[in-house]
Amino acid sequence: MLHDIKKDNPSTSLEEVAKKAGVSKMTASRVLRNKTGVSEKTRKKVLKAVEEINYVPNRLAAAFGTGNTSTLVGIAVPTLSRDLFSQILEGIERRLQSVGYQPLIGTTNYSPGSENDWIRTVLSWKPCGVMLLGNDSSPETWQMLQRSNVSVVKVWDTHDIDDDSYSVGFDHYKIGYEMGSYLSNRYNGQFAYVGSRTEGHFLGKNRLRGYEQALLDTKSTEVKPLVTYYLNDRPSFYAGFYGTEQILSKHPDTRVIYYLDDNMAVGGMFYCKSKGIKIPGDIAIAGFGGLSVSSVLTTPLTTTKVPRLKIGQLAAATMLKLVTEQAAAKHCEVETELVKGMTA
Amino acid sequence: MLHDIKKDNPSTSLEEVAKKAGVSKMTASRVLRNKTGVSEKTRKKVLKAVEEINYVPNRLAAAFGTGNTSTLVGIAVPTLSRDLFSQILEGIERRLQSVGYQPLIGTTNYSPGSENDWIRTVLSWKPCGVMLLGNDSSPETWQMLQRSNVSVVKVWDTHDIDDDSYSVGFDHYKIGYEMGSYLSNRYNGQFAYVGSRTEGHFLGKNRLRGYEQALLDTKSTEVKPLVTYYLNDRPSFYAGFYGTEQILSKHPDTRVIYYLDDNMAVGGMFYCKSKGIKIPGDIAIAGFGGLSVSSVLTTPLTTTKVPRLKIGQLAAATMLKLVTEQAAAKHCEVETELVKGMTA
DNA sequence: TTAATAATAGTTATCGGTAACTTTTATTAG
DNA sequence: CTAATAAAAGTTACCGATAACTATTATTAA
Repeated sequence: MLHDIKKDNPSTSLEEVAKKAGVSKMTASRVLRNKTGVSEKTRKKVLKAVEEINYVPNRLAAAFGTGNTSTLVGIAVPTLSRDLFSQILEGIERRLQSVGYQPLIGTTNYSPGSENDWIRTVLSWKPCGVMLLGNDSSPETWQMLQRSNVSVVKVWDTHDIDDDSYSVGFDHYKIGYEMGSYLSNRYNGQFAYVGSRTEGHFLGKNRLRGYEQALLDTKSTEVKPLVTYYLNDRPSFYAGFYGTEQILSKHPDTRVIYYLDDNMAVGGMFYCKSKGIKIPGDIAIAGFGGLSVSSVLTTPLTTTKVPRLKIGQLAAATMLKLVTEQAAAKHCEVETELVKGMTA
Repeated sequence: MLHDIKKDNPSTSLEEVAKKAGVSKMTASRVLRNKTGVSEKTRKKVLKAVEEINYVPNRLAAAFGTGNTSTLVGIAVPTLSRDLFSQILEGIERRLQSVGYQPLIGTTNYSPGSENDWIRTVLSWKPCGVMLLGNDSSPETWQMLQRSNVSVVKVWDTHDIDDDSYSVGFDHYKIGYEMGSYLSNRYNGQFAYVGSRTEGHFLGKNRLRGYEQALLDTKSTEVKPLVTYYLNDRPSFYAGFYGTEQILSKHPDTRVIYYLDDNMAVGGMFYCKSKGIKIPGDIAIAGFGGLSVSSVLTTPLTTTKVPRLKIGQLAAATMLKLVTEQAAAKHCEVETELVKGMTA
């Protein structure tokens, strides 16, 4: 016999609800979507039927049937296990979930190739929008997104963003420059940067560039050209610890170290403490992010505080505006704060 | 005119691929799914057509059309911004993504109500499976999952798991008991626990219970009954800092503190340092998790190290086995390690 | 009371894939 | 060279919801 694609499907359908309630499928559909044109009596009947047979709507069918206008939102993120991103994600997720949108999260490992693959996959689920965290998407990724005409929001770095895309975050170059100026106004001698590189990708590139430029722009003649050290590893406390050891072995005269993020900076602080190096007397240290650890250190960390949850919420808000065809700001910048701690 | 549901749909379809290649839709479908019964010549033609019109398959349609056998996997997680979970998630995510499955992540905020709501939503996307992180799902949630006959894997605590569900993780009660025994063998006097409570939900309940039981079971008569302090806040460095201040103000004779997790323990360490309290001379401190911060502390933290990434990978592996109808172990326990640091 | 109008409810076609079946073409055996 | 068989390709129905239209019933106006 023909047509028995799935006979053991126990799931309920609108059809059954309608039958049970003695109305048409369409009427049941209207009730469930709170559409007008249904009498109170009918509405009650339908809701009762829904209750009775434990109806679970099929969003797959709904999204597909209406020309693929789903409530799925693709979110590409470098990694889930980095505070910087996970809290942005949390903000996005909460906001989307609260209005019934469903995030489809994919990790890219900071690799354009992986990002590309994932975007291709996620587009096949016909999301209404895609959010890109931690920038640096390849031209192919971008082209693919353009063709698919889903809404795209870039989240994190707003430096050098092309004007044809929406973005939420702040200018990392500026943050790096700001910290560079602050540090070069207070210290002289050898400046260093300890960062991290994964899969050939330099994390926080724009902050480093800003920092470097600030050192070049300084009036002080006693600031020596920047030295850098990159770990081939994820940013972590340990990476900061080890990276500090490395940079100091190569450049023992290092006077100031700027780190990729707070966790690495704290790792550096621990290294210095373990070696009896005074902070900031011998070495000044600055981080980035305003991560939670910095709030309880006995020596408060000098860093740039970033409102991560807020970035997430704003990004989600922008996305929601786009998919509901409301006007949204092209570029949304959040305030950051240079926290003058006791380490630099 | 009738039937113009979506005329401005620019997306490509198999139909177009087929037309372009001069074959039937079905043949094109077979090529794209690597099915047998297609000649090499035809396969090339189809792939060329796919390339030419930049075909993006519609997974929505595919999943829906085949009786809702999707490759979506729902994942309920208390929060994204806690190291403990985010690294498990990372493990799950990577594994699923690598075989073309798509995680649908939802946060529950440790609230059974939110979890319930989210499960209802996610089920409407007809996932092939659902993973529950951080246990404590309500009976309603469980019932809903049962009815939907998706595969379910519980991840995190395997203590007291009913035998009708799959689980991956370890026994938190046992971990608490183990730490309690270790500590009560080494210290006497006032034992304390500093934890956290969100939305009326006590985090890490089973570890506390195990810890408490170990103290009751100790041979020492000099161990005083446990005192506890809970913050109405997420676990964090700051929560540990503040919680320590609180417990010490109420119980100045506290000799040992066990914390909900390492971050809180480190917060506690910083508090003690800031007050000149010697660790472990005046107060002994133990954490849980083996979080990254503990690896760089000048005073290594006594804690229980948990292979989070591995838990995630195993959980994903279990799920993949279930949905492909292979045999999977009902309960999968990972090894944990009590790290004897210098804080207790 | 009847005609005009508004509010409800019902019908039909459709989205884009795929399972199951049928038909055509190629290959091998006798 | 034909018959039996295997491989390749094509047909059709269907999944479950909804947009757009039509039909019915209730309400109001004249």
